[in-house]
Amino acid sequence: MKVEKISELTTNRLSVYLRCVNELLSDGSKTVSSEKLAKRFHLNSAQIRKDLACFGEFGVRGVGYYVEELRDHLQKILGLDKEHRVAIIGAGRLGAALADYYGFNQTNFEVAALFDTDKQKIGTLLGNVEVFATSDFAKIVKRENIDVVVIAVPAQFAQGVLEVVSKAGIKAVMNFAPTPLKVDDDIKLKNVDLMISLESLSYFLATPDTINDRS
Amino acid sequence: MKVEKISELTTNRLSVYLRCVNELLSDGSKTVSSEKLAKRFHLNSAQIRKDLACFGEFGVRGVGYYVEELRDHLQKILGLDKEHRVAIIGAGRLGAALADYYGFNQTNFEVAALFDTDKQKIGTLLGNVEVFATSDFAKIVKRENIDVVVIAVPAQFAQGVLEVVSKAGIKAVMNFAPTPLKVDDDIKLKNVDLMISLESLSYFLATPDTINDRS
DNA sequence: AGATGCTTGTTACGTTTTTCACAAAAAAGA
DNA sequence: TCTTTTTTGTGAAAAACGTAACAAGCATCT
Repeated sequence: MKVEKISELTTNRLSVYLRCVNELLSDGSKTVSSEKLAKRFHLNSAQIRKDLACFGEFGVRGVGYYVEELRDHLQKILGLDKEHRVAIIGAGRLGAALADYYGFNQTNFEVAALFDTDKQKIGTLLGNVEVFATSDFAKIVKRENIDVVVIAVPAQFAQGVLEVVSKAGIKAVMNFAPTPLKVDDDIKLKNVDLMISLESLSYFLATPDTINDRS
Repeated sequence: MKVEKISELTTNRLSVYLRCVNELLSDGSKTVSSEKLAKRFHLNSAQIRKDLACFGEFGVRGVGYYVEELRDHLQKILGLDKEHRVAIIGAGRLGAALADYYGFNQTNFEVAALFDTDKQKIGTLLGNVEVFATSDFAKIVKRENIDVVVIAVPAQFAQGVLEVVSKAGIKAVMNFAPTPLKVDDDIKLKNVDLMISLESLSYFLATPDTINDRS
């Protein structure tokens, strides 16, 4: 087992592995080798082994990995054995869609609050989730034990919102606003930039002589 | 100027540069050096120069880049000088939010059609966009000149939808379904996986001794 | 128990990506 | 005109990442 810095590329793959392992579980497999995993899901077996080895020796030589055990390890590593409570700032269409989004309401994630500055929306329910005033953010975060925040406001407000979020002590932020944000080093900011993805498609259409690699 | 294969990391950065340059333009700057760009937007100046140099010699030594000219070049490279017409498959909350999303209705992108299999939704308008039957996909794609498709259906239907899309001759696809899709090499598939992003935040919270790098 | 087969964990290697460093080129000032 | 200043474009070094290869470990069979 290595004790180096784990790259984000590695942890992203762990999510993928977890998904694959869950699929294997519903098929009823008891064990799986890195080779079988790789074949089935178009991955590289050496990479799977290397990624997993960063966190311990989960496999058994000559056997492979015990699927259920591997699932548990991956969940633990990814922090999915704990509840996460999510707040979404921006109760527009995107915020509403995200509040409703399957992934944001899976077993270990729950959308606990929406925030907006529009007085018309404050106090209403969107799905099952109440919309609060952004000015009450810090208070609600404490009351509702929120630890993950999604920014779904227009680009020009994103930096200001991020500062509110940061001051409330939140350490994990997902940003949908298509703008680069400045943030302290102790906060994890994950940008989901749909414009970049769209423009990447546009580039491909404008330059079709490109070979397709894994997105 | 190099004539090598351009990596996706490079083209993604071009989108970022374009955004930065647009911001400079509204500030009224005429020229900008790679160093100033880098300082202001937390980038690396050598990387900016190298990325741009892949596509020509846009800069002037001793001066920098002419901002307006650079903007035009970037737009051209990214194919943003042409209209793109977008179809979204899946008229659930996510599809609806995307149809309404600013970025998808910017100058050069227009959401031209939504698709769903739910008879209740077919024929209705969502925002300004009509919802069509997925079975009519190929027909509407031709009629509406659609060249970009967004898949916003539940994971278990995504692969099937992708095949319909592929058969209709579409070459650029953005996928929101959290599942790995198989696709021909001549199609550009861009996955936007919110679960991976969320789980990456969860990992960070479970392992706070991590140093934050650029997401 | 010993030999055989399978699969991991890890090292070594190759490739890609980023960063550094500087010659070449343009502009400005003497 | 010549020197100084600025900033590009790019080759070379460094870092990060991915793939291949294999010794070490476990299980099974004889």
